[in-house]
Order: sequence, then C-alpha cells, then structure tokens
Amino acid sequence: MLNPVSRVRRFNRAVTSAVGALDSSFLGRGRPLGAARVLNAIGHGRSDVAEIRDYLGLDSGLMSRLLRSLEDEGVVETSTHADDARRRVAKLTRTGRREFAAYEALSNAQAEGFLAQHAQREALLAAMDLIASALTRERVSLNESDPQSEQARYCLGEYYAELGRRFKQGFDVSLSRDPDAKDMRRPRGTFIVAMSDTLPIGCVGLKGTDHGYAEIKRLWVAPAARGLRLGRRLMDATEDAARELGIALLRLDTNSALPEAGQLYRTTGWREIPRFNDDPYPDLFFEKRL
Amino acid sequence: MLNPVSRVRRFNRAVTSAVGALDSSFLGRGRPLGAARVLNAIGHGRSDVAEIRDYLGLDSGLMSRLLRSLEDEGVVETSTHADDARRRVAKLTRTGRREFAAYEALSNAQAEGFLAQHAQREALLAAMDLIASALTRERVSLNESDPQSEQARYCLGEYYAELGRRFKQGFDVSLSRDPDAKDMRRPRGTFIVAMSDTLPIGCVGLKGTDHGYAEIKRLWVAPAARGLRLGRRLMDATEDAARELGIALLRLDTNSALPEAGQLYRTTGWREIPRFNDDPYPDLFFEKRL
DNA sequence: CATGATGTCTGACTTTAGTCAGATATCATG
DNA sequence: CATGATATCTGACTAAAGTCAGACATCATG
Repeated sequence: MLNPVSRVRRFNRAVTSAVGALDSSFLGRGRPLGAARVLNAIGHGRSDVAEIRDYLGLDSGLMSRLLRSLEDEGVVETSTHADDARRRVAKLTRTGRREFAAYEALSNAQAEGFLAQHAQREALLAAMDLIASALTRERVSLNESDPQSEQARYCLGEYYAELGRRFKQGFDVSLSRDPDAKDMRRPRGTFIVAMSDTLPIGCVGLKGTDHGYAEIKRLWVAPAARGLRLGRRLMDATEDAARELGIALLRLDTNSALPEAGQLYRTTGWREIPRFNDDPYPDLFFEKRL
Repeated sequence: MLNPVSRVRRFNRAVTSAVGALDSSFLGRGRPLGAARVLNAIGHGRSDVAEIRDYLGLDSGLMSRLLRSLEDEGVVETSTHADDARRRVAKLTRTGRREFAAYEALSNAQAEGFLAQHAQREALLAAMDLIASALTRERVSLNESDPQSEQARYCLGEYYAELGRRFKQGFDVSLSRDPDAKDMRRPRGTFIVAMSDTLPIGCVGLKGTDHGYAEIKRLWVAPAARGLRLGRRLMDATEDAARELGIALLRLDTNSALPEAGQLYRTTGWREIPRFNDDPYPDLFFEKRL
C-alpha cells in the first residue's frame, strides 16, 4: 500500500474518475463531447482546421463532420485560408462565442469549486503545477521571446523573488548589473522562455557584450518544473543560438548559494575562471568556448 | 496565466490527456474498454455484480451484456449469491486471472515508467498523494481496526517520525507513555484508521484507563491529507465510539509544538486542565465531558 | 401466501466515435 | 503547365456505449 507504484496508481484512479466527471459536465449543453471539444479549441484561438485536428487527434473525415455539425448549429463559420485555398479556417459566430463563454464559465466554476473545498490552497496548487509540468514535460516548448514580453517579465520576477529568498542578504536588482533588454535581442543576444502549455516555467538570457564574449544571464527554472532537466535544455538552446549568432566564447556568473546551478555548469563543459566583473552578488565565474 | 483557476485548469488539461493515454493502453488486449474495466473490477476483488455496476456507473443491461461477453470469452464465471438468489457474483477463471495479471503488469509498468522519467521522485509522489487525497476526500473511510494491524502500525510509524521532526529534542517512543495495544481494543477503547482508497492517511486511538476516563492518543493526519478537516472527523468518530462504550470523560495530552492540534481541541469543546501524567513530552492537557 | 420491491436479463433501439477509400480543389516545383 | 503533394470533404461502413421497456425470478413484509 505504500510503495511508489501503488501511490502513482492511486493517483491515477483518483484522477480518472475526476476527469470523467469533468467530461460529463460538458454534456449538459446538448452537444456531444467531440463537438464540444472542437468548439472549445476554436474558442481558445485555434482557427486552422488542420491544427485543431492535430491537437485533438481526429481523423480528417470525423473532423470535417464535426465542423459541419457546428456550422449547421450556427455556432461556427468557416472560410478558406487567406494564403492557401486548400486550408480552412474556422471562427465562432456570435452565438458560438456565447456557447464558448458558457463552457468557460463551467470550467472556471469547476476549478473554483475544487479550490474552495480545500484549505492549504497554495500547497494544492503547487502540487498541481508540479504534476502538470511532469506530465507535459515532453511538450515543453522553448520559445525565443522579447526580454520585455509578458512571459519574460513574469519569469524574471519569479527569478528575483527566488534570489531574494535564497541569498541571506536578500537580492536587490538595482544593485546588480541588470542586463539591458536590447543586449538580449537578436542579433546581439537572445532571450528564451520555456512554456508548458500556457505557463512560463523557465527562462534564460544571452546577453551580447562588446568584449568578444556573450554572457548567460537569468537562468531560472520554476520550482514546479525542477527535475525535468529543463535547465540543461535551456542552456543547450542558448548555446545553439550563440553559435548561430557567431559567438565563440560564453561567460556567466553565479552564486554558491545556488549549488544546482554550479553543478549544472560544471557537468556541461564550463570551466571556472577568475572574477570578470564587479557585480556584488556573484561569487563564481565560468567560461565555455563553443 | 498565473491565477489559481488557470493553474487548476492547466492541471486538468495535462491530466485529461494522460488519462486518455492510460485508457488506450488497455485496449491492446483485444477487449473493449468497458469489458476490460469490468474484468479489472472483478480482479480487484469486487465480486457482487450490483457493486461492480455501481462502481463503474453502468446500466444494468449494459453490465449484463459485458459480463456475458467476458463469460463467453472464458475469463469470468458467475454464480448466484449464497444469501440471495437474485444477486449474481462473478469471479475470474484461471485464464481470467492471467488476463488480470497482464493488465496489472501494464498498469505497474506505466506507473514505473512515469516515475523513472523524473528526478525528484519524492516530491512528485508527495504531490500525487496530496491531490489524490483532495480528490477523493468525500470517499475517505474511517475504519476501526486493531492497533497492531498493518495500517495502524504504518500510521504510528509516520506519527513518531513526524514528532521526531517537530520536537526540537526529537522523540523516542520508549521514553513516552506508549499505550498498550490491549487498551485500544474494544471494549476498553478503540483505534480508528482513516483510509483513502488503499492508503492510510490518518489515525487516532482511544485508550481505556482504570481512572474513570479514557484518553485520546496518537491523533495523526498524513501531510498529504491536511486541510481536509480529517482531524475533526477522526475526533468526532472517536467521541462517538467513546459514547457507545459508555465513557463519560475524555482526556488527552499534547505539545505546544503542534499548534494545529491545540487549535483543533480548543475549537471543539475541550478545556485545558492541569498536567495529569508524568510523560516527558506533553506540555498541554485537555479534558472533555461527553 | 399475496404483494410490492429488487436484481438481473433480453430485445430493440439510438448515439457517438472512429475508419477507410476515393473525389475534388489547390499548392509547390521543375 | 504537368505532376505529385496536400487539405478537405463525402459516402459507406463498423464498433462501442448507452437507453429503455418489459420479462422473470426471488426476496421481505404484513
């Protein structure tokens, strides 16, 4: 009753019945589940028919019929794609948007109801984040994005908050050599955000300099996503980007209060070098030749 | 992207697709899912046809047909219930047990595969326990059981380990007034274990004494089950049992290092009294008249 | 022991999901 | 502009799940 496998299986059972209940709550709107799923995919912004088919794993014949039934119902309208007349794009009509809103309200109410039942909300949410990240790990996408985008700013905020918790003297960005956004945009550098579904769960910046090297900055992985080797994936992606940009030498600084970071660098070809800047926070400095 | 409801919904999406994959892994054995589910329910010890139907939420007609198809296949045999000739009981044949074992192996392999993919196993398992307990909270059952049963011993072990972590001087059972098992058996007392599915997640003992009162001992709730008001349920069940046993006065001791326990007692009609024993660990003493 | 309730079974359906082989239109390419 | 690839659609199926009314045997009860 206590071994890890039974615990996973207990979780599976609990979640299977919860998911069943969730699915059947969608049946209350007089539409089969398949059609409801297509409607919701469109509502969530997937307009390309092929993309929806792919996302939901449907046969093209089935997809075509589901789309037709939604059109007959008056909740969806389709048109041909502007760039490619073979493809079709679907969008919701006014009634379709109303139906979608009803499904959204249902989902939100279900989620709120679940949360309302439990004390220790934060613990529960953290557990959910962890599991969701674990389950969708192979679907984590690394996207280059602007260092001032919403996702990037979210990651950086979390990163600073975590440094504040882990450095005994706290962390104040304004005292640190905070990299300029323009140094983390191509062609000088880049900024990569790891997204799991719609949640940013990690980031890293490549900051161009005028000293013949580029610096790795702001490597962060969300607590809920640790153990998935995401740090390594982010570093690999950054090195690839650096090579693309013709950068031959990378440097970074870090702090011994973040042992997992030092560990990562040491096992991926970085070598320790003497201090190369006067930032007050770091106490460890590394270099890697590409 | 960050609010609690979105986090729950992200979890739901992640888990929905995982459950789908799990279900379809059961299709590899040439049997539709419905039939496989019935076979597995029987394998897990549910023999009464009505009980299976209820557990799986099936229509009686459908259930009857599924059972018939399993019989035709030679994996199940049915007979009439010994006490009631209207009811049927189903059991696996030899080949049925072999098929069941194959499904079990599949489930175990799936669970092991999931665990093998992840570092931070313990964190992941703890998150799964927490969520499973939250989802099945209304299905937690409180069972009176022998204080030396496997489940009881598991709970007590966890309880002692937790005291060891929370008391700054640690905890050594042999120094404490460890209650005798025979004082926690009817008619002198009782011992109640809270089970979620097959996992013990809490316990409490009622220890009979010869001094005109009984004592509450070993109240424990698994970390994964906190926030579900399980402590209160356990205490209520114990008080009910005490009333049944004709006990009019209850006492207990606890420690101020366990503030949630003190809080629970104070809000449920217990009043603080002077020390009534010489156990070195407790520093708070309560009494409640039934 | 008559009566209504209960548990199972059967027949006759419907709905949903899914498959597969073309048909048709359009696109990218040389 | 011929050719093969791609995206969607249609027709013709099958399988699985589920529903419903009634049949039948058995049980609990007064």
